[in-house]
Amino acid sequence: MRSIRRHPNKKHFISKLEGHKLGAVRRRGKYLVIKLDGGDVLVAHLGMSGQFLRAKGLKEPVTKHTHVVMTFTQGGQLRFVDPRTFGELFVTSPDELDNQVPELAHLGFDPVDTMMSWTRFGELLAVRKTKLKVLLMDQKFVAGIGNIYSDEILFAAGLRYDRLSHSLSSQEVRRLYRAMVETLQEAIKHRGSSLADEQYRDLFGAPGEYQTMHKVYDREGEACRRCRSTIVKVKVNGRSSFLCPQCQV
DNA sequence: ACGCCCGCCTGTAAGC
DNA sequence: TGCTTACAGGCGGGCG
Repeated sequence: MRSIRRHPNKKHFISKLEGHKLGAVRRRGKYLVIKLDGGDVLVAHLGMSGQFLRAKGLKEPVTKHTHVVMTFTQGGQLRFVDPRTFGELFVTSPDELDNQVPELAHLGFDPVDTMMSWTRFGELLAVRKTKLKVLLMDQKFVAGIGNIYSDEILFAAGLRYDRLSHSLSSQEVRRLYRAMVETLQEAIKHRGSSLADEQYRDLFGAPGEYQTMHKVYDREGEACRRCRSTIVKVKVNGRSSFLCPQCQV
């Protein structure tokens, strides 16, 4: 039961959850935080392959890799399915979440729900002196951006993954900030990106649609939608990255 | 103190 | 056909 690894055992996790009502759902970076009546919160991270799926009835077959099943008194179930087990669920108090869980406590600003002036953003970029892609994926710098959207953001900004954060002109800083906010908003609007294996699915099992709008990610060898150059794939810190060598400088 | 690589898992697809 | 290898949305630990 790797998905509840922050609890001493299964019974402990269940005892914190059972009998409680799920309340407001919020997102913090890549974490979901669900209020429980009684004051605790249920925290979830989907990792690489995690899915929250709704089951209408108890008779729906429980598929392989279903790690947690929550059955509601009013009917139906919420199931946590995760083949690769990199995801996790745990119950904690809001105070511990803010102070004792470093991954949450140290999250950077969230470009989707926090406005920041681009001059402030430029200051933050200048002090870090690191490659842009690495920085965008650093949850302590900015929360919620991973491998797909860092590539899409950098394309939208017209910047290469290996540009150093302290080398940007003020115009480039503005372009990057804008690209970050707009790319994430568009991706959310189109319900995220499901790759070929469609492991990312929403609560009702439907895949996202933003993958059809990707400009670079998973488009190696295809024509750039802007300039018709060939999209290139490179390795950055062991992760695949995609870019248009013409549009990104 | 940092940047980078590896391992954690399972499933699938490509390569030989 | 079948075995082996590479790779996939993330992220923490440990190495040099």
